[in-house]
Order: sequence, then structure tokens, then C-alpha cells
Amino acid sequence: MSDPFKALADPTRREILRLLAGGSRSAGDLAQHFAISKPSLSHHFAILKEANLVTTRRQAQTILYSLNSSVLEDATRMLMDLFAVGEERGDTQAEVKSK
Amino acid sequence: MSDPFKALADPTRREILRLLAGGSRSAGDLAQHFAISKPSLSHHFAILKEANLVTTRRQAQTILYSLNSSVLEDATRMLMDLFAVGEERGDTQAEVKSK
DNA sequence: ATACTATTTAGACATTCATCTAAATAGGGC
DNA sequence: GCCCTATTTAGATGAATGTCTAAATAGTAT
Repeated sequence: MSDPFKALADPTRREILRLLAGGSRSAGDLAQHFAISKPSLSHHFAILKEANLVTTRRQAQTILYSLNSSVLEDATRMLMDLFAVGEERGDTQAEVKSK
Repeated sequence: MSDPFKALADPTRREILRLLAGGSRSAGDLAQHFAISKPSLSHHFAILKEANLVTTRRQAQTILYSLNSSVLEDATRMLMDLFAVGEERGDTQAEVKSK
């Protein structure tokens, strides 16, 4: 089980998740939405699966991919904590442009 | 301005953000929390700055880093949309057509 | 069993990434 | 001006990443 944030770093993988948010899809179906080769997509699937962001289920010849919302929720909560907590130290005034 | 998700992919950078969530800190102050060299940290700072996740402000000799919550909020919202939306379509499991 | 379709695995390759050491820059104090 | 402290830049290096083509695997159908 690897780092979900690493899995989310690639735009192709985020697009895969976005498509899966609309419902489960087969690998081939997903492949139609991308310009890259099927082996490359398959590699992205493997990374998403490794991060537990998707699950798979065989249906006859095809393999259905589904979104695993819970891991996505965990990651979201982690990000949310970065700006929801910690307002106590008094230097919110720190917005200065970098040279 | 580069991909904030790519910036969030590294655990060291997420820890930097977590520290900054507690208040602005100087580069050297942040460096004390990590085992890696200062130039390596500086590289991480640059990536966070490039992604607009932090801002900087010079204070005498030291440089203060501050969290930029708004970009973090945007990223969080993007993730949230992946599991908050798409619940209206009734095909979380089965009926998907391929090809 | 053979053939066909869907998907993954195996290598290879170029690019990006995280890290280091050494050197450069910027500001403050003497 | 010349040091001292803080931080970044430059350049190098090994590991990880995203992509490809070709081959292998799994399941269905004839």
C-alpha cells in the first residue's frame, strides 16, 4: 500500500479517478479517454490500485475499475487539516510577494 | 506556477506545510525539524513556492515562510469533488457499457 | 483445442526527482 | 570596507517515473 498523494500527483491518474467518480468502468473503456497506450494506462491503474484508490472486479473478459472513496476521503481530510487547524500563532499577516 | 498535487506528493513537503500550519517560520527554523541538508530543504521550499502553497517574506537576515491556505483549499476541493459528486448516477457497481 | 478479445507483464529508454557537497548571494554588525 | 550568519544556486548522482513496443496471460466462444 503506497502513498496516495504520490498516486494523485499524476494528472492522468486524477482524470481516471474523475471518470470513475461517475461510475465503474472497464480498463478498455477508460483507455478510450486517453491518448496514451493501454500498457501505460495499465501501469497507472496498478499505481491507483496499489494506493487503494481504486478496486477491481472481473466481469467476464473485462475488468471493471471502481473508485474507492474512503482512501480519497482520508487524503482530503489530511489536506483539510493543514488549513483548518493551527490558526493560533499570530502571524496571519505574512502574505508578502516574493521578490 | 506548477501542479500543487505534484508539490504535495513528497512527504517532506507535506510536513513542511504541516509545520507552517502552526505559524510562519524561517527556513533555518524549519530545517531543524528535518534530517536532510539545508540545500535540499531549500529545494523543497522552491517547489512549494512555485506551486503557490507558501509565500515568503524577508525579515532581516532570515526568510519567513508562510502557508498559503487558498491554494491548499482549491486542491482539497478538487479531491472532495471526486467523491462528493457523482453519487447521483446509480451505477456505483454494475451496469456499465464498454467499448 | 484454437482463435479472438481484453488486459497485464517485461524490458527498454528518456525525463524528472530528491539528495548531496561546494560555492555564491544577501543582509546586518563591527 | 570586512566578517558572520542565513539562505540559495550550481552541478553531480542515483533512484523513481511515465512512456513505448512486444510478448504473455486470462477468459470467452467456436
